[in-house]
Amino acid sequence: MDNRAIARLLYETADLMEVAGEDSFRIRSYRNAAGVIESHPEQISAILRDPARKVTDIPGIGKGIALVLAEIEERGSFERRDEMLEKYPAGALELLKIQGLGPKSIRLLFETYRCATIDDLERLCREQKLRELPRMGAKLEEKVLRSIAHYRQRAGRFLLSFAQEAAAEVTGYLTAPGIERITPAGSLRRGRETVGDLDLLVTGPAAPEALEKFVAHPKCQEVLGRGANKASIRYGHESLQVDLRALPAESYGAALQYFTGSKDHNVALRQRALKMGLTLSEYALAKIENNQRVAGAAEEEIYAALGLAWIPPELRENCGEIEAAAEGRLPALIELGHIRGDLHMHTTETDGRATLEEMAEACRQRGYEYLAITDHSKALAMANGLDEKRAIEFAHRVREMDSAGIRIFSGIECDIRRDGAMDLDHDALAELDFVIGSVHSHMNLEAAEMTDRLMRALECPYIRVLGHPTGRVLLHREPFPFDCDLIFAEAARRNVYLEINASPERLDLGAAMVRAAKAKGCKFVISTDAHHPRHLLHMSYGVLVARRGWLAPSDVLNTLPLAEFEKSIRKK
DNA sequence: GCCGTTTTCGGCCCGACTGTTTTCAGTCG
Repeated sequence: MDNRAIARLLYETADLMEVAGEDSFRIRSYRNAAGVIESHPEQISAILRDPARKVTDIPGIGKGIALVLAEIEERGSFERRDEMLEKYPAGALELLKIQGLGPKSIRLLFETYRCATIDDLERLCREQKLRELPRMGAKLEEKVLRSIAHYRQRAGRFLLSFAQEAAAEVTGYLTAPGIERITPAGSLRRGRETVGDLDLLVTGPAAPEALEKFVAHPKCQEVLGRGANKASIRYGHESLQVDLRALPAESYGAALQYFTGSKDHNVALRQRALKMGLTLSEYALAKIENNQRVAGAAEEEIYAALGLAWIPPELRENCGEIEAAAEGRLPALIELGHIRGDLHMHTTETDGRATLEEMAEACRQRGYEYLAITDHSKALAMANGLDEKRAIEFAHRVREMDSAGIRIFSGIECDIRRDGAMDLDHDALAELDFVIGSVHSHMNLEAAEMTDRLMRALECPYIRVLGHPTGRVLLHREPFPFDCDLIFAEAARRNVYLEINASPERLDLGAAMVRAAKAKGCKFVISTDAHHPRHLLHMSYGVLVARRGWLAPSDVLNTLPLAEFEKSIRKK
């Protein structure tokens, strides 16, 4: 079993233990162990099989978890987990995802009404049964119903990061002699922040064998269909639908274009083709009169034959990209290689998992010229946020650090309080190089109040970046509402950069808002919000969002060389 | 359940809000 699968067993068991009302510190140990295992560079099962080594050498894993791991290695589960699953249904894990219900309520609902599924819960709310229980009332029933609707609406979609990893797994698995190309298309290729299913295209003489191999993938849960040219499966525990299409090389470009979409982009493109006496399909671009092929092997040929510059997949949403391509004014989009520094990350000083030194070293290894350390401020008590005194002391430590080869700026991610005041006083903020202001609480304010709050935060002379501006968590929490036009215009006026938070769970701002903000004159930073060195890799997701938002390198602060970057943050 | 020790037991994260109470439990971040 791989590390991620082991971690999942531990996480799930911890959730069930919480429902069972077990000791919270023990539960935390399980979760902590799961997190450690998930990010461990080496396979745990390899360590378990090596008699010369001990898993207890890994911090966070003691005797108890070591026994659990041995049992998992042996039989794929462990006693406490089996016990929990006997007592509480697996559906309880799903119920925990409904906002407004926690472990205590789920236990009570199960013990009173045998409520074990989302459907049960919905029925109980409609029958007004929740209000018969202590400390539950009509408002909770309403909230739960709303939450169920939201949960169902997002069900079946997956984070871009998850889909990318699955695509990499499957393409790696299918790569073989006789396979010429194997490429993801669809919304994954367009870089959408969530993905419904995965479309993979394969060409080469061994393509039929690839289809064969595909349906035999060890993680294939179900074969949904299997023909001569296409197969479709449910993949992995999460049941992501993956389609694989085998194509002749001469149709590769047409198919890639067709399956990349979006639908609206393709409709507009086909209309353009018709006006030119051409017809575009997934097989080729051809003349209507005699069906003679004009293009098909490469996307570039197709766009060129339609009188268009090749359009990057991220722009293919029929939002002006075809007109821009026709007029030769597509933007020169930002690329990952343009990024010269990461400006939002955490360390063990607050809730990060790696030290200041480790984070800096990881940035240096990525070839960055600079970075900003931006731990939390005191309002985030659960993250051990910094108060004024600690923030200043920590800034001194950051500056005194040996930083050969990379420039380290001392910053903070300062909470924006409910009334829009910054969580730290201005004297403290003035001591820091780089202040991000972020909302972490009271996200359910009315739009007008939230707008006032953000306007006031922008007044602070020290704020340089508005962090994850809408607070959304993909598939989980909607963006909080505020008057974007007003806030974006004010941010532009005050020279406050908007963050594109590259964490795959956030991707906040999203692409549409990035484009709207750019139109208001805003500039941006793309930052990972890393809590661990491996999160620095998420920069690529942030760049995708920026590309979908039509940004060029000149729109993004952290593409600047060090000297210019420093000048920019000083002059505010 | 892990960790660290002034080692075999005590500490581990806590404040704010909400909706339900009649003094606070549960949820969230």
